[in-house]
Amino acid sequence: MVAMGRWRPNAEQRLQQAAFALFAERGYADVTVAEIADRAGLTKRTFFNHFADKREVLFAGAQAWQASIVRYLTAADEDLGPIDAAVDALTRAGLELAQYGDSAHARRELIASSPDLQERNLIKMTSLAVAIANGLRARQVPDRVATFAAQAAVAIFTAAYDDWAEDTAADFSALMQRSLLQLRHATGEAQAVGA
Amino acid sequence: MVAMGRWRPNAEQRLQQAAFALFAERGYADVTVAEIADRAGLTKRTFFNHFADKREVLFAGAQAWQASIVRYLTAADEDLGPIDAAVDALTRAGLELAQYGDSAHARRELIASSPDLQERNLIKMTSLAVAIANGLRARQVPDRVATFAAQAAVAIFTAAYDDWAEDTAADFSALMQRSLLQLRHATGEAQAVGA
DNA sequence: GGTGTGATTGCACTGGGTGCAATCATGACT
DNA sequence: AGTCATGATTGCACCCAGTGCAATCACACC
Repeated sequence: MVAMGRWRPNAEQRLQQAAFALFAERGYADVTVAEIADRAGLTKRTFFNHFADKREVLFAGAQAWQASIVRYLTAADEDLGPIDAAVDALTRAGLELAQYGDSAHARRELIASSPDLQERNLIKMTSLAVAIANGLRARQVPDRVATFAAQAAVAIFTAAYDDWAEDTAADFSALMQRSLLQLRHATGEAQAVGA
Repeated sequence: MVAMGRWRPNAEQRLQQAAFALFAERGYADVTVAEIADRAGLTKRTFFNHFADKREVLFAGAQAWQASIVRYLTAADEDLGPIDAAVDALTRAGLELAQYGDSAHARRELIASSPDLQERNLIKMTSLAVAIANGLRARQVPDRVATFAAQAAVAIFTAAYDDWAEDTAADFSALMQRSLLQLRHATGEAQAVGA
């Protein structure tokens, strides 16, 4: 009674694969939920039993991924400043992600191609930032500082991930560190005045 | 031939007001576009001639607001570092916004009440960050630095605006400066190590 | 074989959003 | 005044996302 699937198992996974394939063929907007369900041997109604809406099928792993990041964060070195801890956690998560190279790349382009998906992606990133901020608060970081550090870290991750997409061979960890430096440069005071 | 409205003028504005009123009465989700159009003395079809979708009616001013910020940015003191320039522009824009106090507050709560609106709001903020980044590049700021400074400035603005919502009497300009300091604190290196 | 459970389905329905052709007020032009 | 071009508005038919509800069905367990 593993609680899943009736005829063929893995209904959810089949729906994801069908959706992914169809989106790749004809683009997100031109594929209907009914078609996705069809290809997976299921019905439209069943699709919505598994996913809250059409967009969500592309963000199925997000929940687990976010949890994994929070775990990395709690495990991070106690001495690290808030942003370094967050960047550390996101670096590990990014390395995990780099394994799935190909599908990650396709997913990336899909999201870029649809405003709907961009919106959904943004809210996922925001949710991630909130989770990281909570993790930082658990490390005694003051409220607002935690919020900013988390948002900054997510911005760094996004930028580094962009870089990595353009050169899959690059060392993701190095890209993260470079982004961190660039961000510090961006938020620093004007050079004329001392700190 | 001012190009607008047929019977009564200001169709767009009337739609906005109708929408705003209905949303305030019964919440965003429980109001249909047809109802909004009805109250404005127009039809559903006409609503969609003016707004791309239901959410957009709440973000009608966003375009102009963003343009205004970019204008402030180009006018900002040449000596200011990227983030200070961006914060300066957003501070002025925030002060403008503070004039509309009441409706701004209502709009704020509406957005907070609906995931759909939050998504839309996020993409508007992102678009704003992109525009600011472009403005910074026009000031000779390197690409990636411009991106980060713009995102940081928007984050600062959002935080300061949150603060201001809780205490309308506060000086927005001061809240912005405080947020900026908090962000610098958040992105700084661990205290043990020198800069 | 009977039964409970959870996944799947069918069906009807609401509401957002679009394409297209028709209509209509208005300003411009003669 | 009458005609005309223009742009806003409208009606209508349509597609699709998403939901509530009741029925069905495969399966595990007894």
